Amino acid sequence: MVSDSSAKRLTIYDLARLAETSPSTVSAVLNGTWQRRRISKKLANKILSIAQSEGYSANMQARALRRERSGIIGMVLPLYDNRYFSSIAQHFESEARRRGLFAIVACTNRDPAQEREAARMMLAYRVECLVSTGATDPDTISAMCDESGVASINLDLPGGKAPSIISNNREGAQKLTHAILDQLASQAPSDDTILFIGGRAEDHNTRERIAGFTQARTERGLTTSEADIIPCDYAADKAQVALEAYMRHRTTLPSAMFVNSTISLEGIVRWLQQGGYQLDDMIVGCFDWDPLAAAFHPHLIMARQNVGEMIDRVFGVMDTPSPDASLLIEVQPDIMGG
Amino acid sequence: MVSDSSAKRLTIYDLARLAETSPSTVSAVLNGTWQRRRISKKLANKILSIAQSEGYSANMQARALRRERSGIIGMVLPLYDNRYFSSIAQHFESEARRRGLFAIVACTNRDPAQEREAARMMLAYRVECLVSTGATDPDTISAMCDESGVASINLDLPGGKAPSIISNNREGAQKLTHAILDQLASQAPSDDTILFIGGRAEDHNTRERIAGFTQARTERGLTTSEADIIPCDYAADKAQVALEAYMRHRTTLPSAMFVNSTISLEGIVRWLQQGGYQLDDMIVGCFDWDPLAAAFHPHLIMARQNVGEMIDRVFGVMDTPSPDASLLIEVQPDIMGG
DNA sequence: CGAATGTGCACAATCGGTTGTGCAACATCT
DNA sequence: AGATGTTGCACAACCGATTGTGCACATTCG
Repeated sequence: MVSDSSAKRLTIYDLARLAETSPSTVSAVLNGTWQRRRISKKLANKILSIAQSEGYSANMQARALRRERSGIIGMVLPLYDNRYFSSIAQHFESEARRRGLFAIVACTNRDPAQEREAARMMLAYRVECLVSTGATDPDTISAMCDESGVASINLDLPGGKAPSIISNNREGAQKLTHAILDQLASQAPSDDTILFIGGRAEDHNTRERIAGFTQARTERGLTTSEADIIPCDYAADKAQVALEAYMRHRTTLPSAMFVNSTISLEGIVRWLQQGGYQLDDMIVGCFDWDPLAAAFHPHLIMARQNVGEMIDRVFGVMDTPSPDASLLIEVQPDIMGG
Repeated sequence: MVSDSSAKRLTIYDLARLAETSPSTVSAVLNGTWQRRRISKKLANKILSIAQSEGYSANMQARALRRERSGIIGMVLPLYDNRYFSSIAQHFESEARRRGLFAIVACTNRDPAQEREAARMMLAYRVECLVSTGATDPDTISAMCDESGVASINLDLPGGKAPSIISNNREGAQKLTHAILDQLASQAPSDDTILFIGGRAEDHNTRERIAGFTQARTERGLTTSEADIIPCDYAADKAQVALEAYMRHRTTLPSAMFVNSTISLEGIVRWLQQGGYQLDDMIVGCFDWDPLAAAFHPHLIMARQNVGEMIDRVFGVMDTPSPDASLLIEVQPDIMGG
């Protein structure tokens, strides 16, 4: 092609020389402000065609520096390899692209220090908005953003210093619990204990889900024992160990389970396998959705969080001039399977 | 905090004023070149402490512009929501961070146009290196990078214009097939047909896997019929439809299957469920790994691609001054389960 | 005591765009 | 013909860092 080995990239100065005009004119033509600057259509076309044929592409760093707008939006995410979060990343990115923005996503392993570090990097790259997804410490991130004059939004977990978009965890859990109880009722079970397992007692979502779970049981005239609620963290291993411990005091499986994430589900299933049980020996509801799990076990009831709508709401808030930091938008999850 | 509502961010000029020194000195101190520039330790400390207490963070756009190095590396990825690719993204990002680089990942839905568009954006942001993962058209991306003088590396699928790091698909498939045949042998099956299903006939990996599959069968003295190899694309629906069609000519399930990805596996399992079959009615090997699937079906044999090592190799190539474009590094996958 | 060397820092150009402003050249009106 | 307005563009000052260079002052040496 045109490029020689030295591969110096073309600048507007090069184009100006080629088109026998000035850099400012080239700039105006290439960023679309040429009509406002009364550049003739003829010259504009000439510049455009030269830029095209030479394969010019603007240096975004220079543009960002001068405009004081980077065109970048950032997201911190606990992890990628889970269908919920990866779907969030994917939607975020494609919507950003649709808007001519560049999305950068960093995953921070549910570690507050990594969250802060990632936020610091993103702010250094002058992101225009930072979305903290499932952050353990969203308020610190919001505070960092505030100091830099950058908008921040919480997703999945609410925070007090920025608008939050979350699933309606309480109502989702309530519906999921009712679905479990419906299935249970159709089987004339020996008892109606449901083991709630997984998640973190400190985190908002888990607390809400426990509340929804308890509420649904109350609505059915059932009481709920503290001992049947085990927020043992999300990790598969933790769930497996917790179930192991729980079962030491029982001779039979509980008739149903409310598993607080697909990650925890992994641990549950491993324990069941080891004990020679099958998932279908129980009624199982899971708060989160995984298509492979759905394929394997059509009876598995899953609460699928509405990622598409959540991301739409995120961008909706981004478009709001100065959103209220206490804004809390709740999106209904869907109950799948069963 | 210090920041007022106008929230103008501090620059080295502000720090220079605060420290009663010059911007160039501030710059040298903050980027660690101050010893070389013979700045006194005393002044350096003063500047550092002011920067610290004022929460200064350098403007990366300005730095990138001047240094002609962005500190950004890019990756294009077919999709996030699959354990293999999400794991790739996660490893890529954390290794980048470890090296003080900023990783940006774009997912492009196995669509050549989106791949080009993402590459164009990344080049506009002056990435220092671009990794095309599983790209349908890696050579075009490499060509674009070449024109901009940017290094490119292919991952997962090989290309001709940049070094490639891929799984050893042939050998992996061969081992996976042997594992399937071993399990089959232990069950005195009625026939030793293995249905190979999923993937794209055009893509290198699928071709290699078919070759490894066939080779393993040959080594066992088995012939392989063309009719039992169905590269129907990866999508779950395609696999489901293809299996449906295949089974119209049969009365019984094949005794074993080689499924070419977890995504295809999803379609297979759905078809089995619909027909009242179970996964354990067959010996199933899957080229790719999913922990939830492994938990559900311990007998499922899976080839787990060695993502950690692949990413290490990617960065290894990145460190190589001028790597050979024809370099092809193959990483062994592991056989799990069974 | 003057020359040579070293120390500590500031100046100013530069990276590649963006944008406020100014000024010719030409057209229009009185 | 001169005043006024319009069209079409170029100039130059930024944005915030980096870095080659130069210069004042202090120290050491012959």
